[in-house]
Amino acid sequence: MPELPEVEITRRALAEELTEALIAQVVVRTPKLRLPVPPELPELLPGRTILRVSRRGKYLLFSCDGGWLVIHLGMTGHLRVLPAETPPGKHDHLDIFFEGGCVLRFNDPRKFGTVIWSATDPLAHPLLASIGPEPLEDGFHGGYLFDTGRNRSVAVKQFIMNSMVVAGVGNIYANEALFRSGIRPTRPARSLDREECHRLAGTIREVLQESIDQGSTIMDFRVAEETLRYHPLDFRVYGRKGEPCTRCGGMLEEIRLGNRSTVYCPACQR
DNA sequence: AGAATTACCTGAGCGC
DNA sequence: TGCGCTCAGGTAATTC
Repeated sequence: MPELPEVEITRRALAEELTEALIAQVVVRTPKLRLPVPPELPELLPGRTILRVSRRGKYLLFSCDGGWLVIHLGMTGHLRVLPAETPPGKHDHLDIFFEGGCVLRFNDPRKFGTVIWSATDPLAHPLLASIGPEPLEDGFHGGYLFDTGRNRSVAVKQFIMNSMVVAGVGNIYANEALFRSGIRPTRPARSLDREECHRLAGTIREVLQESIDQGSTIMDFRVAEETLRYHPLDFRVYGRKGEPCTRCGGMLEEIRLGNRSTVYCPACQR
């Protein structure tokens, strides 16, 4: 479940480890992920240097001289920098070896991850071009949510999980942000007034930033990543169906919205 | 255009 | 112990 905070923690670690690294060799072990891995990667990448590691939503962008490697971790993807001699294991789909003896290894049991090569600006790539504003940047605010939500009958939870509305808000953080906002997940997006949109934009930023901050305090990247993955900041609703609400003590309920687990407090969220 | 549905995939957890 | 079932969920593609 790499959510945005986990991807951001990964980005920071990889930026430290790989900036200026010269690619020596690429091994594609699994050519067919959910979308096909570009078969020409082993010819394209060697000889290029990683100049910058950035992020757009949950996509990681590895800026190389002359192109961009773009990786999405899907549900279960990991990226690890390991000694080059580390033998590959199960679900290790892609290796990028560097001069100097390390390898960037992509592992993804469910194969929901995506690997893209873009010779031109990746933000214009079809898979990234229509992604909405970054939730932690200035373009995302209550006024934007309000304007975008006009005429939208879809449930507000599905609305904020739509990557064209805002980038990288997954199921967990959608649940948490709506709880903190006191807004019921089933409300049609267009039923929210300006004040509610302002509150919601604020709690989305807040839950994402808190999680990133928590991960950042852990110096060891692997521990940070696993903490976010398995022992994330104590969620107040996600995974707590039937437990007492931390605010009013009432029982949390679970419903399904767009086939996603949705937990909320019927008393506090209206 | 917006909304709803399907497809992709494997490990975990469950009942039997 | 192991079989078969369901669930988990990001997002692209497809359908309505």
